[in-house]
Amino acid sequence: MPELPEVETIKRSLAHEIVNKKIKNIWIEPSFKKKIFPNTEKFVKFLTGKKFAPVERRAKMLIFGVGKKDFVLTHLKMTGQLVYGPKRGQAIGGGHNLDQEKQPNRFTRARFNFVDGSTLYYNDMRKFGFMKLLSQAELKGELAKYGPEPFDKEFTFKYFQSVLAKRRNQRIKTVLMDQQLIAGVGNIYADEICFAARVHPETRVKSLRAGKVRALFSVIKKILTKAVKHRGTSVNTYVDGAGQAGGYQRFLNVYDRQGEKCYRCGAIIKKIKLGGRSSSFCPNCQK
DNA sequence: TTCAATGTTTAGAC
DNA sequence: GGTCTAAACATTGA
Repeated sequence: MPELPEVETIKRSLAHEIVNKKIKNIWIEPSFKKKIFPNTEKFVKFLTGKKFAPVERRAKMLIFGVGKKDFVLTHLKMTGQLVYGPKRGQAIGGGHNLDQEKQPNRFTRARFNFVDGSTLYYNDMRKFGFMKLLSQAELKGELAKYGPEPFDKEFTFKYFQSVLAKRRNQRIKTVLMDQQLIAGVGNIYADEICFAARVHPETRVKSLRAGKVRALFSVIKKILTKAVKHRGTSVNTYVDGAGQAGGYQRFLNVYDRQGEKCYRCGAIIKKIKLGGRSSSFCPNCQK
């Protein structure tokens, strides 16, 4: 799945394209029906004939408004992709790198066909993602489980300190990725944040010195801001088939760079398993 | 053939 | 209760 910067990028590229588009019909791939809530029949029946309102992002999820009181909440998980294809083979949007030139493709799990002839494709290789039709109250309930967005006013240094105080025995990277504490940081950016702050990802929160806590707080926003600016790491946006790839790849310092030299000190980047996920870091810079 | 992959949840062990 | 690991979901590709 795309992380916060990728989902934000998808939101920005899709939002103005699909607002006010009227849904003519919806197709759901049979094997994906179990990922549609409350169920495919109700989902399709309710949405057919409706128009999309503005699109929002919360954590790594997208929220498509439908009228004033209903919403489609969707998560792309590891391999999801949302692509809007107007006529003539244009494709706008993105997510996991799949066959984006071809829409639909073999990973297309859902299609929203609009009355003007354009289509929104939901593609997901591994089918981990979901789409939920929710009332305002239900949506609020779902979102309540997540911590503040890193760009929210509530995400202050004080808040960050209070988060760490609650997780003193855990490893810092695990805490950074906990969606209940901070919304939107995933595996790539957690690795990059630890590198930028010169913190070993396995460091116990309680043994972080004050300066490191400061450094972490400041690089969280810095890295995510830069990643959003460059349209994320794993998102490709296509217009008329001309690829405008997500641009953050070239700024990655540690993620997926195991065995290569650290740009800062030349040491060899190491990869370990942490919390069931891969974790890359520089053993020399991050102690 | 085996392993790992941008995520999340859950069961079990200690 | 706290924390960690493995497994599950499903699929591809190195």
